[in-house]
Amino acid sequence: MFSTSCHYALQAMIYIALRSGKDKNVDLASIAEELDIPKHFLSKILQLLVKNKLLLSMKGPTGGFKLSMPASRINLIKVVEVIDGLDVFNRCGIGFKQCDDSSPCPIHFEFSQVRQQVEEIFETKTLEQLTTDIEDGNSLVSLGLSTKIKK
Amino acid sequence: MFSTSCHYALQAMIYIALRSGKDKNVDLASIAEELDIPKHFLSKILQLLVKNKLLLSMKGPTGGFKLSMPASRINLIKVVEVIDGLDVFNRCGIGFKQCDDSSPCPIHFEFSQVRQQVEEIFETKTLEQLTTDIEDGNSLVSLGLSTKIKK
DNA sequence: TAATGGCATGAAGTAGAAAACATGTCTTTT
DNA sequence: AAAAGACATGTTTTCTACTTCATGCCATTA
Repeated sequence: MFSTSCHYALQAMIYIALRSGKDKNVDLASIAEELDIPKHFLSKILQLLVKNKLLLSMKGPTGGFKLSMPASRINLIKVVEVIDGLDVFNRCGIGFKQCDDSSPCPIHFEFSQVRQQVEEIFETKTLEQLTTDIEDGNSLVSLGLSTKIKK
Repeated sequence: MFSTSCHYALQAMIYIALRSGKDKNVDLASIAEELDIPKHFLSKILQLLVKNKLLLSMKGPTGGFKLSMPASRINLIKVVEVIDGLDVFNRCGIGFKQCDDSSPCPIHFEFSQVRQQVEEIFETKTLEQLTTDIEDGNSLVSLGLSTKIKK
């Protein structure tokens, strides 16, 4: 559904939301290593996110990346918008270029309803919700990202 | 969501369902031209569909392609299965490889519910339903594929 | 102020999907 | 049986997303 660049961006944003703070940056190497993403490639993606004001970057020792605003104000769709653009949510399921509401393909209405649900999910979910979920040990337990110790 | 090969396959199957009959084949050149698909590329895709028993092909003059079974028995998912494989319906929305029911990503359950709906659509819709829809002038009118003349 | 650790940027390389090409083989028709 | 029309097959080329490499630039810290 999304490009790998977009997947990397989403994963990195989640990671940064988990690990950075007001006065704490996360450095590229750590993100790349823990998420198993090619470092230099990730670098370009993060630069895009910086340019589009979702991230802040600092150079020098103690430098790195952090969110540009509270995690509660960043929803997933903002990330997708920067990397893949919003019309991923608007493509015909069968690949007809001319397919839209006024000239629908045979599955257009069923399919666009589902697409709308995906958009809704990405619109609704904020980084804050995701990190809470992870910190509580409800998600991504296998990655060991939770900061809480589960008994 | 699907590869272009898969889109081409779906479009071609619909076209063949519309234009072929028990004793009537449709030739590659016509399909490629009307659907605006590179001919030689389409050729390989159709060969895959032949190998996987969704199409029959005949050589020689009057040769071409036709469905291997009634349009009512071919649903869209069979086409997707041959070209892209079924695990397109099973991928994590954020791209985490280890994401599944037992080790979910933070949007796993919402997302897989939606994926299931897509699968449902492709499972339910048969080529017969689609062609009926098109012949009645309810879909793809712009392609001019309908055989009926609308007043 | 020099050394170090980090991001920024542009160019170059790779792999796989997509497309084009050339040739072979089969089947109908005359 | 020969010609022509169609699919079949294998090779090559192109394109693009993805990845890597090399270098420049900036900020902290000793």
